Amino acid sequence: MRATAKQVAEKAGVSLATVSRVINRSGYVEAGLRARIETVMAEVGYVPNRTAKNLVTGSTRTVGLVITSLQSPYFIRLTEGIQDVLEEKGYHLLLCNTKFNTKIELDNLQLLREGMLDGVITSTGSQTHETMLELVRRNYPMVFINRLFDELKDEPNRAGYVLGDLVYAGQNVTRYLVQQGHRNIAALYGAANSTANRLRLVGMRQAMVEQGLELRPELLRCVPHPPDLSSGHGDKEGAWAYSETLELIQTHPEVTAILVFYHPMLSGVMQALREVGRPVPDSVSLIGFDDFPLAPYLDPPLTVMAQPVFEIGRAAARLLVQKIEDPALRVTEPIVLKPEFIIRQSCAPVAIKYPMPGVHSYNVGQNS
Amino acid sequence: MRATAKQVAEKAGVSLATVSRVINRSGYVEAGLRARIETVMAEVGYVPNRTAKNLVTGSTRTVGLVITSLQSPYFIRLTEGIQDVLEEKGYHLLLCNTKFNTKIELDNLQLLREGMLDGVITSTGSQTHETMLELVRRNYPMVFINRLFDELKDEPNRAGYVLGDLVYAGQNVTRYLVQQGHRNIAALYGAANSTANRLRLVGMRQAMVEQGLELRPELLRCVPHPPDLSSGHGDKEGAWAYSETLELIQTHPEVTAILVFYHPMLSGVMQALREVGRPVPDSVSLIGFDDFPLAPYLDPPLTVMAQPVFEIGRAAARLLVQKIEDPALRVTEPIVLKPEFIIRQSCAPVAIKYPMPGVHSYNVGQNS
DNA sequence: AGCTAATGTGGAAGCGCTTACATATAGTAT
DNA sequence: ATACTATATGTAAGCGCTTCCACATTAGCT
Repeated sequence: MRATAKQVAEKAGVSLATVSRVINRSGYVEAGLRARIETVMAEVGYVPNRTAKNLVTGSTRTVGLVITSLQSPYFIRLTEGIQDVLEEKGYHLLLCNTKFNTKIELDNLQLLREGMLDGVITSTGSQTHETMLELVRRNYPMVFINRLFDELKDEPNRAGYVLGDLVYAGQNVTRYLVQQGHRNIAALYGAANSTANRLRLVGMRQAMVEQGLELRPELLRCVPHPPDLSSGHGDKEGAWAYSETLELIQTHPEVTAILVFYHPMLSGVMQALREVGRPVPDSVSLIGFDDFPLAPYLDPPLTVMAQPVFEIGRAAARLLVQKIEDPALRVTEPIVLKPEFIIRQSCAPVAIKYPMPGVHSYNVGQNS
Repeated sequence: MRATAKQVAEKAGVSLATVSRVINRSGYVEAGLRARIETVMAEVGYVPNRTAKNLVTGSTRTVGLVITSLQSPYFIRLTEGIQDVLEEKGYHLLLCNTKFNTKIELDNLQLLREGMLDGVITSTGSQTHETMLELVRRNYPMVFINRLFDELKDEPNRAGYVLGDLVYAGQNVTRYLVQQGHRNIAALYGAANSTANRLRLVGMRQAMVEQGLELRPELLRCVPHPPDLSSGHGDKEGAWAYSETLELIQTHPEVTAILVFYHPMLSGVMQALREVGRPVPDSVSLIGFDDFPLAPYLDPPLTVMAQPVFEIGRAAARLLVQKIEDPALRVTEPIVLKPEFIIRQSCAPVAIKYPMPGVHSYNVGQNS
């Protein structure tokens, strides 16, 4: 039924090689012949078989993108940025949404080895697995977003690394809060030991220390993922953040500010705060990470630390394509992009009129 | 460098066929031999080449998903639903985001013909193109979401169709508004002649007619897409809805309710309303389509007509996989799923205290 | 013992392309 | 005229697998 290049060749009375040349516009083909072959192709409705081409060329012009969720504007904009350059370069995108399931992540990385993917961009905070390191060591085209490997510190490797300036982000946001009198600042995040969260915490600590204050570890919550997150019904990530926030705010009512590193937790945090009667921003200040179109229309309009996610995606894709097309490419420095702090109305100076029991540091007011 | 099955066969002193059997766990292989071969595979770090397998089996276990934007919870949840079943069935997802560019849509459909995709799920409101019809007629495995082809009415075809009950959606939402005294109801949508929007409009009209009222066509705005939407910087879709809303509300101040069919327009609509001093819901009621986690935390909490998007995605993926695995599958009826109307606080009865100039019908209050 | 069925292995033919390499003709500078 | 290069086409060798078929061998019957 489906015509092959061989059949086209026969029908046009030429060799298979010539047909291949007109398909790929490569090599020399006399104009008249080309026209004849194209006519035959149109007649029989010929469409070249990509899987055959993939096999012989050893390339699929497809790259994988590994993320942990679709419910975050971060991943959405990232994907858009990546697609923006992939499209221009003629690559396709295979999307892998791990939902924090390492097995799924590893399975998709495997596609790189299997030759089904020309390269992979990874943006997960998963625990480092030997498989990943091995792929990096073998110089498969890979770029990692907001992730560095301590394990590879001393081995120069050819993977690409693109990051937002996470320390800066954690630091600035914390400074802002401290200047407003906040002392008991909580942070909620998803992946326990991810590079991203570790660096943000580093930034937070720096900001506290420079004011002679201390970061309270018990207010830093890495919320464990529910086992059934994978099935994806409803707002699981929000629900899970909800109970954690409830617990946090009840055991630590002195908290006056919450940083939400992982966007999908936001709905749960807001729900919990609403239920326990801690209005934002009057009673507790809230800062989100990564901007999104409706942020100005939330109640209250959300203050966010926005990474230049679209640009991060573009940079990552450009780097990956470079690595794919020139495997000998030298080691590249990590690309670091500065975030932008967008102040709206979800933060307020600590209000003396809402004194909380058990407050640790009550040094209210503008200092510094 | 990379070991092939042939090399494994040689090193293990067996035939290529036997190696293939252990890779695929097919046919008979004596336990001892299998163990030996597996050892060799582990030693040389053998990984089967998928592109070769794809070529000979004529399948890639990859399906395409064609959508128009990632900025809508509709597409996000849809994708999650699709992935939910694809993952279980062992298929991969190639994501194509057309950003309303028909060329991109067609290019990706082409991958089906080229054998790179086993099937495609399409959820775009693009104008029907001959290429799509042809693919359907040739019985490539395809399922369409919220889309029917008038052109194919009389030709039974094997494509799958999954829809939300769009007439019902338009109707119920309009009834609700009419009961609250609204007469001048506007609707904003993206794709001009999409099945989805046409059906929603049908529902709206029915609801009006049954109350002896009329739908005002000049209030039904299909917002033309800006040419540079593709580059994707910032909130383009919102910006574009913003100017349209501004124009609408200024030329038709009598409008007291707006239906926003396409979620990415929401931010622009809210911005415009805020700027012209028409508070929601006191001055104008707003209804969104498709729910999302932060909808209850918008200002005001958004009333939405929510399609069961996750389930739509699951149904579509199940159907597609069926069609892929049994190409002889009979024609199936379109699958229609009922939406759910979630009332929050973005709608209010028409307030007499905000009389507008040029109001057409001023029959305020609960009727019916 | 004799027969069939189940089990186990290898040979070899492709899947539908790309791409050296070989060959031939025409154009052009020496 | 000669040598060289650019243009034009064909031949054939794979890419790395799966799978049909043939051929053994063993097990399970009567």
